[in-house]
Amino acid sequence: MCCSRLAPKTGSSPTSDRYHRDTMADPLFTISATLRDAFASVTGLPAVGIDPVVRPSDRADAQVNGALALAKQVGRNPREVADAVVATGALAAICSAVEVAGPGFINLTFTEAFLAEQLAASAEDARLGVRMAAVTERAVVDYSAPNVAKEMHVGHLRSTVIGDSIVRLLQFVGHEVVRENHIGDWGTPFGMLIEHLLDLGDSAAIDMSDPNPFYQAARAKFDADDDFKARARDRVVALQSGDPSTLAIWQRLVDNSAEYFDIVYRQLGVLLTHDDLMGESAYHDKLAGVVEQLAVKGLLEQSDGADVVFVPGFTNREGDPLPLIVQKGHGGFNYATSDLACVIDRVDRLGATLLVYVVGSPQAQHLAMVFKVAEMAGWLAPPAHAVHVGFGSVLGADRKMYKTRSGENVKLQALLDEGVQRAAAAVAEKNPEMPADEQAAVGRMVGIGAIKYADLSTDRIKDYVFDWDRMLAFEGNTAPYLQYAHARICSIFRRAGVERPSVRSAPVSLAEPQERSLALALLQFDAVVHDTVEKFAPHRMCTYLFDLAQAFTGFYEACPVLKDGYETTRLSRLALCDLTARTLQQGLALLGIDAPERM
RNA sequence: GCCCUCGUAGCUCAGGGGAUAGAGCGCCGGCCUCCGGAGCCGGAUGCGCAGGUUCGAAUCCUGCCGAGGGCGCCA
Repeated sequence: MCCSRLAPKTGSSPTSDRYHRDTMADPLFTISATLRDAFASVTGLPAVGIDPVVRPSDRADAQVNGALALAKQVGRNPREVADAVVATGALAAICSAVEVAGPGFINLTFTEAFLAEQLAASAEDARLGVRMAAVTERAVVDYSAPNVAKEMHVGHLRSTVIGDSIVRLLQFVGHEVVRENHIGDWGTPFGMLIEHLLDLGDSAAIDMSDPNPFYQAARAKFDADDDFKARARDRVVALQSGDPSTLAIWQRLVDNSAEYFDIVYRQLGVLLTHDDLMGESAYHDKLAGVVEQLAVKGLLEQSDGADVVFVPGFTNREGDPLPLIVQKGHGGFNYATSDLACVIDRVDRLGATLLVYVVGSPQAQHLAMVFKVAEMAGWLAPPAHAVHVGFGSVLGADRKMYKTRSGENVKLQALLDEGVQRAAAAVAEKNPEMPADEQAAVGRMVGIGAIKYADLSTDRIKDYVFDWDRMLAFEGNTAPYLQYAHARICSIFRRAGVERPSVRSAPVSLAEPQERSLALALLQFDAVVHDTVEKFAPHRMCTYLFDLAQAFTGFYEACPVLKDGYETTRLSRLALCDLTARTLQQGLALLGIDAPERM
């Protein structure tokens, strides 16, 4: 289901034609290609299709597990195959130790020179050694999707934050990305919203700090007042038939909401802007065509008065074939029709090869049906393909949907404000000498970062429990911990009075085990970025950054950088510090999180 | 009823078919005149249950148990 066209399994099974080879990369990736050839020559199997299964190891710098499976294939002893691969000498130049262990594992220890060379290449590279994807996708990412005239609440958080990170990751490895914010700006509610706006007068507008009262007032009138209800219904007809004055009022509502969305997006620090809005209204005049084309293609059937497409493999609660309804019994279209029009638009107009839907897991079946129908109709055909990036819910401490005490949706702005406020207090306590304006700026980075990181750092498919104390802690797998690690490294350079770029060509020594561990962690960044993109799994980046920060702590504990008596290792260790800070900063940036230089 | 997802340490979570399942928080016991403790070292407790595939399963398959979600005219 994951997008295998994006990238191979990074680090382990390279298909060399898929990557530009002009930058250095993860050593595990580099040696995979060499080992694949060595296994091919030893076993006589074709190199294509051989996976040497190179993995990080707690017994060495890396371990190669491929001999066990491949020996089985050719009916030989795994240890013998492993020995033969070692005997080819393919790894002699870059390994100080290569030993066969257990049933046929090959344990590798890289030479210090090889690791230092790889590190130097990363240090000199603005991309920190991260390869570009060789197959460039034109990716359309659909995320956030708030509704006009309604507030953004905690229910919009995950789609917006996960989608933003996926956009940044795709862009970083070279894909062309189109952001699509599919806002709810059309449909029957707009009759009452427009009438309510008219009732309020010419200068009326939605309160951008709290749109809900507007919607609720319109709703209340609609429910209580038959005259208003009739006006609202007439207004829907006028809107759908394109009445200019009605459209003008509708446009005011949309523009007003767009301003509100922009405020929230700026507060949240995501890339979405007004230009990314692509609401349901944009597809309004294409919906009849969608149904017509389905009819022409012979896919359309009648069921209980509605026009539907029966989708193979889907059944309802009676075990009967499950239809996707594209035109309701009384003629209206629904979201399935709109979603199909979207697919056509994204493939035809935008030239999308990859359609990413960052939408909650409950819609998995709906999207699977839409994708299937789009394929059946020929609208979604290779190379174009669609991926549902689903996610679980945000839960409260009671493990139920996160709500206020009175059971209402938590407003996104209020949530962000509270995070910033709590973080600012923590920063003020930790660094009381910092000027107030800087405390405020850092508080924003830390508070917003903490909220985003809490959302991104666990497997997106699972629900997670929203917990201020845990996400804002300076210990554990949190944004503040990583930001603090970054700030501390920056502080080393301030103290040393050294410009960071000046250490980027320094030779690196890896004599201490903690230096080696840190070096190995730094060199994994390339593989982790690709793994994260391939799986649409930001939590993998989070796990890596936390591991990296831990590796740095071990290094920092054991390896004095600026202390007297360590002058000869100073430059080398500063180089490790710099590369660590840059990797933390870049990794956090790919998650949409800022890394302050002091906090 | 059918379908989907999830079930790993007391808690929150990692774990790409490979060797002895990891981390953080919490707990217990030590250590450091520490470049801003993001401290350091040691210890205890675990893959929901039962089968199967495999040389090898937390990982793949089947069944069961438990939690959440979905299942024709809301989006």
